[in-house]
Amino acid sequence: MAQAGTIPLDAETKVAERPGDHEAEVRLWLRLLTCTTLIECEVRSRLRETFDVTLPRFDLMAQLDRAPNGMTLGELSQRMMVSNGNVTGLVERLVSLNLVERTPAPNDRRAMIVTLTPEGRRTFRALARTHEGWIADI
Amino acid sequence: MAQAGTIPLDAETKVAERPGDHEAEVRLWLRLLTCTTLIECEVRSRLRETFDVTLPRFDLMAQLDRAPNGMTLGELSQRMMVSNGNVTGLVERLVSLNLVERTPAPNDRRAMIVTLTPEGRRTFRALARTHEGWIADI
DNA sequence: GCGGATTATTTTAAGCTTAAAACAACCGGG
DNA sequence: CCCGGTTGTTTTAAGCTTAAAATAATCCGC
Repeated sequence: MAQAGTIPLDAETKVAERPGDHEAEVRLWLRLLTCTTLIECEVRSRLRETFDVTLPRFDLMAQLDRAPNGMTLGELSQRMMVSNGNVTGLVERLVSLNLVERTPAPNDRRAMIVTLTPEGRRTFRALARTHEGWIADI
Repeated sequence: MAQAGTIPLDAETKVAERPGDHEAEVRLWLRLLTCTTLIECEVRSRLRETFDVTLPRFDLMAQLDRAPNGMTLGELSQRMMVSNGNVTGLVERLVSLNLVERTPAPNDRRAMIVTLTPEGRRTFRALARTHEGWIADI
């Protein structure tokens, strides 16, 4: 690591200023986080105001819209990057709204396959159309 | 996708393909979101494993650490970009752990000023030191 | 086929989060 | 002064989220 002479590299900075300092990285991260949070807030609020739907439900439907044959709960949880139990609850609520359907997998008695109902697909398509515009805006 | 001919310009794409399409923007957004979520997950899990503290509590203490004279609940809520009620609950839990303190504001009987306790400051400093390294890593 | 490891889902308990309503104290104009 | 509008906080109800434990079914090596 000890590089001498030329361009002031990380190593030098570390030695010269503070041993364990990573201020630039932290600032970058905070900025990224702020950005994302702001956009997410805006989208969440518009979804609620305009369509009375929550962001997680929208996300879940978005995943299903891309999977013509549906997905298992596990796949959903992986793609949405949330816990299994979380998906269980979300799906339950969407089933009760008749937006998605849960059918047992044909070849694995443990697994459940979730699909959009016709109504769910119709609803999601309308949302997605508007949503796309928002993102471009924001 | 599905581009023909020369360089696909935005304007051309819009007119040629679909009027209301903003695929590039949506993809950028999804990517930003994925990135942030992954990092956040990692940080959350390390905070929990290493220090048994949640991310929101860490965030709250980080805000207070930067404010030598403490902040009101409203300021905290603004800076953390979360709802007022949320902060109320977080502060309550941190007070019960003796990490922060809530004192009435001197010139406004409505407001409460939240500050780190000495223990809170000590604890946070230790966390922050390690946290900085993680962020640089990730 | 039996039995242990793995995988898919659900349940549980705790905590986070929000929007909206309810309170309480401040402020300024008449 | 006092009254209406504003601001700071809390409460409420619902929903989201997680980690961990509990179930249940599959897979695989013997």
